[in-house]
Amino acid sequence: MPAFPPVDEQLAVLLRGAAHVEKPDELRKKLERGRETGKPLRVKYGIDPTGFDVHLGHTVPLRKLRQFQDLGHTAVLIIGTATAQVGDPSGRDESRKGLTPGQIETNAASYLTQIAKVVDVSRAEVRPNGDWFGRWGFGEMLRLLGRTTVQRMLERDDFSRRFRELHLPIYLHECLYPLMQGWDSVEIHADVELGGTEQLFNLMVGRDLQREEGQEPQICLTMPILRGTDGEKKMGKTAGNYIGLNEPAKEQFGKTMRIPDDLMREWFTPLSDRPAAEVEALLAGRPNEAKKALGAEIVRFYHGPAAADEVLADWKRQFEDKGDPLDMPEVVIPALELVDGGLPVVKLIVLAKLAASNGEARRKVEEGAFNHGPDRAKPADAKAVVPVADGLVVRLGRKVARVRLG
RNA sequence: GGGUAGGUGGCAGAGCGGUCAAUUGCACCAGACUGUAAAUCUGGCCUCUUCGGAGUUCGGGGGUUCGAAUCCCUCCCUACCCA
Repeated sequence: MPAFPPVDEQLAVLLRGAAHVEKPDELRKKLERGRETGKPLRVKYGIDPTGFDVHLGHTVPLRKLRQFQDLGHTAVLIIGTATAQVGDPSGRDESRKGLTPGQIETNAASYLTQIAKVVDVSRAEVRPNGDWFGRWGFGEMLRLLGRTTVQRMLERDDFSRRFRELHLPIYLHECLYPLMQGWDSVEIHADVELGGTEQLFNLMVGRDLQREEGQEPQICLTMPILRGTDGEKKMGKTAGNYIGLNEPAKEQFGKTMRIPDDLMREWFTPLSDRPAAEVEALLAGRPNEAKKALGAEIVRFYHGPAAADEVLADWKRQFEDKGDPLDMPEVVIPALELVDGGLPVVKLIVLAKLAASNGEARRKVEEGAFNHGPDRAKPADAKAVVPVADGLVVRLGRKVARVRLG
């Protein structure tokens, strides 16, 4: 029988960083009972396999789920193989496209390996909700639909915005989503469901359905939504402002260094394992140093300590000492392209993939954005010819590449 | 089913027969200043170009015209109002 820590200790951990708890008293009761009976709480977190990249925003509830696990509770990961065909409307002004079963399957596998970086998947229950919804017929679906009303759906902020203000379409199948998510809780007998703040409506539907089915309603525990690297919109694929768990260490670090200063406080608490006092000290100091600390911590978590050291050293070399990075991308240029051992700048830039078109390359040269070689020589004009040797370093703005002759 | 307003570059949103590759804002890229932050200023932001131009763009298709994003027909899509 696993021994759970005292309830107050557990609550201290579990409620830290939470945005909202529905209902805290019931959570306490469940924890107390768990401690008496030795039965772990079943903590649900659902993710729809809609794309390939799990990002830091997802890790906020995922880390919370991990905390539950570390306290001895059971993580139940719902893979929304059925719900992904509907598309979650939560917090969105636009409808989501549903996915085909094929896409969903490939995505789901990829998601699990990514999630495994945060949650102990080997100890978690993984439940594709297609397991139950896939067996449903029209009758079951009708019963589920009959459990709510149009009016209640329209109470949601996102729907009422679309309905009253934006006059954007609300598709009927979108109304099905919260019901399905709620039904998942019934299927797995969830004690707690985690989600972002925009999930509250969906989580509450779970409570209602469980109650109607004679189950004890789940606790809804919402976590703050992380804003993306732009400091404006919530982190996500659509906004292109995310840091993915699968991204290379250097990318993760670089993106963290580029976030607006104002965002740091918001990022530190949910993303860092440092004690609160340490975080405060960092935030009070030089912003640049705080960012480096956070970036390094993120890299350490997803790529290990060695990668973190390397990235920090590389950063120092490249930006503080104005050198070139160690792991420059290499581009192979066929030696046949060379004329008298050189190439017109514009052509060189395009071949090195530093610009998408000749026109863009020409403009960047005229703006003085391009230089090459150890002395960072700049071409006189867009028609200049650059002598190209194997190993030549070419730079355009933030982009750097090493040329290999092939 | 009836009516109305729409569908323009990544988004928002002008244009409504030639001077439109299409005003403007945001986003994005680059330069200056910096901490690859913010703010600010500057340049750029469909493709090719011998820099004179050339070629493809304004929901899809067809048509009128010397000439269309702009007019007509048709199809597809959306919102709103009425039933």
